[in-house]
Amino acid sequence: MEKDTRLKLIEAAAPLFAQKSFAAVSVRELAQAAGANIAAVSYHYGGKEGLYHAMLEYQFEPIAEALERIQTMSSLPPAERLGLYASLVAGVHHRRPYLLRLVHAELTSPTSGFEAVVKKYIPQIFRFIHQALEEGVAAGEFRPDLDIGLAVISLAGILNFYFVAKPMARQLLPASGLSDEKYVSQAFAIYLNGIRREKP
Amino acid sequence: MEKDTRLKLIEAAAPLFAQKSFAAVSVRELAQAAGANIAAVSYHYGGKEGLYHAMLEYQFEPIAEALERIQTMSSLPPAERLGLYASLVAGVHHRRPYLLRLVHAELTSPTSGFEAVVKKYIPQIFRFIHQALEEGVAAGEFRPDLDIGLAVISLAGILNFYFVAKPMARQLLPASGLSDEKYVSQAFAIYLNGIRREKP
DNA sequence: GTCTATATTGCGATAGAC
DNA sequence: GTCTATCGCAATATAGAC
Repeated sequence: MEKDTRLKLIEAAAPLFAQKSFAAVSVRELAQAAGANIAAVSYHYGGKEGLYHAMLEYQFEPIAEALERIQTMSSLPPAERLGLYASLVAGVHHRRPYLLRLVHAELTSPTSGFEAVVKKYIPQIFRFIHQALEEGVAAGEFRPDLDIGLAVISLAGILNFYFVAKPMARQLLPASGLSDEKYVSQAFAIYLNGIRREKP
Repeated sequence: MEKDTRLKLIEAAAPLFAQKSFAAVSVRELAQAAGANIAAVSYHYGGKEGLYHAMLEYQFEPIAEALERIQTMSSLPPAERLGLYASLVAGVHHRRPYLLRLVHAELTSPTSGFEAVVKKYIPQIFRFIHQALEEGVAAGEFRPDLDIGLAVISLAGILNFYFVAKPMARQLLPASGLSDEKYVSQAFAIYLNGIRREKP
């Protein structure tokens, strides 16, 4: 019945680290949540930090997969490539409900995990969006005066912030009004509409 | 030469808590950064948590002021009221460079400061944007199919995320390309353009 | 591979002198 | 109001039995 303590630790660690920050979670807490012994963390991952890094890598798995698939899609029109990113955000949050909060926590309060893990993936995503925007501007599809670097951040912000603000949003909106798919599709529509070159 | 230990503590606490999270900062560290004694934290604020709350309140000061000024402006056209929020975000970040990161940290990993401080201010800002959007839709200025609650989150996201992502952005963009004002003005333009009712 | 027991360090908070 | 010294506790990590 001893499933896989390594995996159980990683899976128990994600919600704890995501909701309480790295420093606020104790090894005792992690072990207990995983149904494991305190010493198991050191044995399997060499300590709290090692478990944290391994958990982060696990969270990024779907992103890494998506990025590989996505490389082959540079022939798609720019707007569709941006749409691909939008559905990636929604899809990833479904498969890894804690990833976005973990990444945001690393952005606001970087730990060693930022250098070790997060920094590997973000630039790839950045470049993917950047390139799509560049081509869209060159093709006359998006506004020619667009600052592309800043526009990348805008897209990431409008899509991601919702998943971080969700707990707060639940208190501000009727429960019915919160659908991930609905949010992402409307936010992406606003953004795309906003960067489009106006019809003469 | 003993300025004001209370204030020195609050000002030293802001960057530490913002960059390392509440749990990761020690009282010893706080006192040292403020040039004060360890015991001063307990003496003036009753402990680390008390100092944290007081610091949060201090950070929200410009927001509280702005919200009062803003109440009198419900006669402005909706798009201008949204613009007011955009310049509020930019202005506040200039006066209180750590506020947005602190709020984001409270959103991703709430501490007692969330209930005690953050929760007082966010709903007021939410309502302000919500109302402007509502009126803009009613006036036929914004898209009639807009989900207003979700659109509030989109505006907050597109404007705020940049200030959280800045450290990462500095590594991805040429240093020259990072101007707060430029970001906020472009992001707001994208958003406003995106929610506008299309010309027939 | 998993456990208990423990070594060691650093924490937050305060008593009491000044 | 500020200091030093210290208490009591919880933290991470590991040694060694099983």
